[in-house]
Amino acid sequence: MKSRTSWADLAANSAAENVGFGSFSDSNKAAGSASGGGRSAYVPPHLRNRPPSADPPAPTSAVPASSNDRPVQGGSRWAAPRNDYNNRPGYGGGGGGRPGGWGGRSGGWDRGRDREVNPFGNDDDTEQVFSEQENTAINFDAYEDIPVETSGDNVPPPVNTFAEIDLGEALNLNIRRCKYVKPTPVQRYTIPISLAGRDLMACAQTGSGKTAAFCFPIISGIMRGQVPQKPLRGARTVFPLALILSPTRELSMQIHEEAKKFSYQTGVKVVVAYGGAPINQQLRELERGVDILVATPGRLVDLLERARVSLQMIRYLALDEADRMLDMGFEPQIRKIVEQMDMPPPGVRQTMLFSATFPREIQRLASDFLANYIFLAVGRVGSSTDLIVQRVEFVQESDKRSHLMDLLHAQRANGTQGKQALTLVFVETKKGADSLEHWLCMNGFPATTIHGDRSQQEREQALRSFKSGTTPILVATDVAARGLDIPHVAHVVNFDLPNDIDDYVHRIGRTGRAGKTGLATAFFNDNNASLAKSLADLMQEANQEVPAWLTRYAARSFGGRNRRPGGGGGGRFGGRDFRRDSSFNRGGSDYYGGGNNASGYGGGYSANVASAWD
DNA sequence: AAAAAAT
Repeated sequence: MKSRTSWADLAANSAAENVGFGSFSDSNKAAGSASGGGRSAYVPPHLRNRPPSADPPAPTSAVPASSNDRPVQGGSRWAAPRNDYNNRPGYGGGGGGRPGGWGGRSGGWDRGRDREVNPFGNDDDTEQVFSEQENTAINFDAYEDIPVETSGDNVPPPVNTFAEIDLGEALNLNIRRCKYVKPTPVQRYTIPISLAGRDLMACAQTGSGKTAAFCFPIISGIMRGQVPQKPLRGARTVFPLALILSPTRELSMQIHEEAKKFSYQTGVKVVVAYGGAPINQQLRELERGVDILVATPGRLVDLLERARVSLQMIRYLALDEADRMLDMGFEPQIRKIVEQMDMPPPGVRQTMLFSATFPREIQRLASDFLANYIFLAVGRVGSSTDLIVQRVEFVQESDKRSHLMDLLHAQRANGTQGKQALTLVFVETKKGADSLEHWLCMNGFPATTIHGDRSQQEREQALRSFKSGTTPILVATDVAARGLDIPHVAHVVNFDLPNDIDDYVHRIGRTGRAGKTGLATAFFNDNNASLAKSLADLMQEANQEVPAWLTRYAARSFGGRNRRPGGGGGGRFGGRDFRRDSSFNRGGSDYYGGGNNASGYGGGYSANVASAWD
């Protein structure tokens, strides 16, 4: 491998072909385009495991809008789960005693279903818009030998295929439409754990099917579960059965979109609620019925205080980016929602926490929300390890703009396939974001910006404009650091480095997704001294070239909070159950029954791979 | 010290 890879090389590689690195090289070749040479055995995901027959026609035309009342047609798989569903009290029968929800008003549920938009479009035969395609066509082969660690009491064994699990036909069909041929590691472990009713704390890479990992069992569980009698409340109070919380509005939107795909024609209703958008529309959506509520904390508290939502019937609680949700800024709100409203306690509800990074102190906080939980750590596919080339350059504050300009010029000169590669530039402050965006535009680089001082409309417009390539440069604060799945981000620039190494990991994880290569460039100067040690360590573990000057910085500096205590054993990024650390063990080494590697490792356990999580 | 999240 070349010791130094130019931007031009990387951009070309990223767009045209996936370059294999390290242990993923075979898989990456497989992930390349189906038409590429030297890929004899490759079958595109959507063509693999095709059912021999009875493949349903495109949903747009095939399914009668109100088929839930009709007999199954010609052995179609569509209606089977629907019938199942209808047999349950409260569903489809028009009774159910849920005045605020889908079962309450006669025909209300059917009406909603009539209007259910096909979230897949006409994707079965026609070529997809590239963003959709890239978004969903995960390189499953790259997940083969990912190390997995579990601990906790009686960990259910993982499954190897979706077929092994009875998720229901309607959900299985959506899984196929998503081109998910086989479960990713996080799904292989999470789904049986969740179906067994167990609480879960999971470290898993975003973009590796994490959303699906908690959505599938929730949707399946709601479909098969009994509907309890609706409690008496204000007529307009709704009672979701599942709650999914995330730290940013855009991430909630994204989860909502995904969850809608998975629940298409299952009868399970997904609603999203977040701030900055008109609440009336969200209230109307809620009134039409909600099984799964995806929300940001502030808006949810508002809804709870207005008594428009009750958490009394919650059976499933999922926190995405759970470490962020429990950090100083969010923890009080989360505690209020989870502990001080009417949500059933741990052990009654089922709780699943997902994050890519999971510092031990946050794990400790999080255990308040869990009952006898299983800890799961899944090694990442790419990001932060092999698929992202990380560079650190020493740049004084005053030189940052011209330095960025150099990078962007090089990138433009190497424009790929007529479409400019997307560059995501992270800055520290909202003001700095506006100022840099303006400067870039003045200098001929179409840019936009996303941060918390912009209106929600502006934020969403900025994201759309970036995704579509209209403004191929997005200047962002940390609002965009976590969870967002933006295809074709070829380059992440840390114009200002974050103060926390976990934030760095999440930021660079916006590129190098789904088996693609990516580049991450960081501007480092004296202001970032506290990050030097953890950054150097991270880069070293990821087989990146660490500049000698950074090593010298690292040797000098205190890491502050970026230095994890006991950082020697088992990898740095919380990819380890804190219960296995004796200092956190409350009374006896087997208090939690922890310490088993019940399921073993999926492949060779390599400190390199296991040490970094998205 | 900053960002995010309700109005």
